[in-house]
Amino acid sequence: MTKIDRRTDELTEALRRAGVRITRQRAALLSVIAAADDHPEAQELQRRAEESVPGISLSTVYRTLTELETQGVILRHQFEGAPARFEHTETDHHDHMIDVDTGEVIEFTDDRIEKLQAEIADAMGYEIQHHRLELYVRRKR
Amino acid sequence: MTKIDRRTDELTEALRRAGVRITRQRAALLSVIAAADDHPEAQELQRRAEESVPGISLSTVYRTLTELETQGVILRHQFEGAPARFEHTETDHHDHMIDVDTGEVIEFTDDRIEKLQAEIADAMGYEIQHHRLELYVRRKR
DNA sequence: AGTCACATGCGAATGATTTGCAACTAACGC
DNA sequence: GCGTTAGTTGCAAATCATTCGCATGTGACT
Repeated sequence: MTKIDRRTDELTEALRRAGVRITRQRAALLSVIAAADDHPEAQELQRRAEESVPGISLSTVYRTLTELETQGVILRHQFEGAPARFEHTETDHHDHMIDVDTGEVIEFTDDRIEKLQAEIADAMGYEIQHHRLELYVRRKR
Repeated sequence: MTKIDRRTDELTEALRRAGVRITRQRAALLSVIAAADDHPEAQELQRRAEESVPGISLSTVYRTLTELETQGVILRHQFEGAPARFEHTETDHHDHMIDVDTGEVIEFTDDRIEKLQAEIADAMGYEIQHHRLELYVRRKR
């Protein structure tokens, strides 16, 4: 069983646990999401899912994405001036760099930053629910 | 001359420099923005501007905000699941904590985080154009 | 196989923001 | 001061991503 199949199963189980039915369109969408190693937007996921389920509607894609997000197995990222982009949660937490010229998304992590954030919030009497760190960058010449 | 008047002048000059006419509605909007010490959204700015120019339209507010943003004298923040919020650029760079319960925006800065971000981007061959760090927080009990 | 609650696809609704356009008006020169 | 004119305004309609209502389908369990 490949890594992608395993991910597909995880997504499927998450939905089943939530009492959600696994329809043809959802099955297709789940494997598309599991296979994605980029950060596709809803329309792009629809396009990819249409390979196995022609005619799958954008509403269904959005409905399923929303459910998956609620179950915590995918993340929805709202980068500047663009439709939301999605990724599965299997990989560890990371932040994003967005190449402003190409739109490419590069992932990165830094424990020092994570720790500093927690300290800052704590010092002001808050606890972090989640955070968002995006670097809008340009390749050095 | 108060601090707010000075800020109003700065905004006005920025527009004039860009060859933009200072109309009644713009003058009103500029002083409203200069006076704001919070992070109002477009509609709220319209409401406040209406005190001096009743009937000022939302389109005008948006058009002016866009121009001010282009001139770099205000910032547009797109926090999660909410209309954009604006603030003048006079204060130094800072990041934001958003209280998820109240919607309140708290500003903070941390040079260590700023420096780390620059290092990370640099190490990957990029230079930061701008960035976005938002902590979605909840008050500790 | 039969039931039925949940899903689907469609089109219409939403909400923030932008835009086209005809009627104004600020800013410049005289 | 006052006309000229290019930039502005308010309005309504357009956009764009996303959500929703509804009539028709269909998984999943008996």
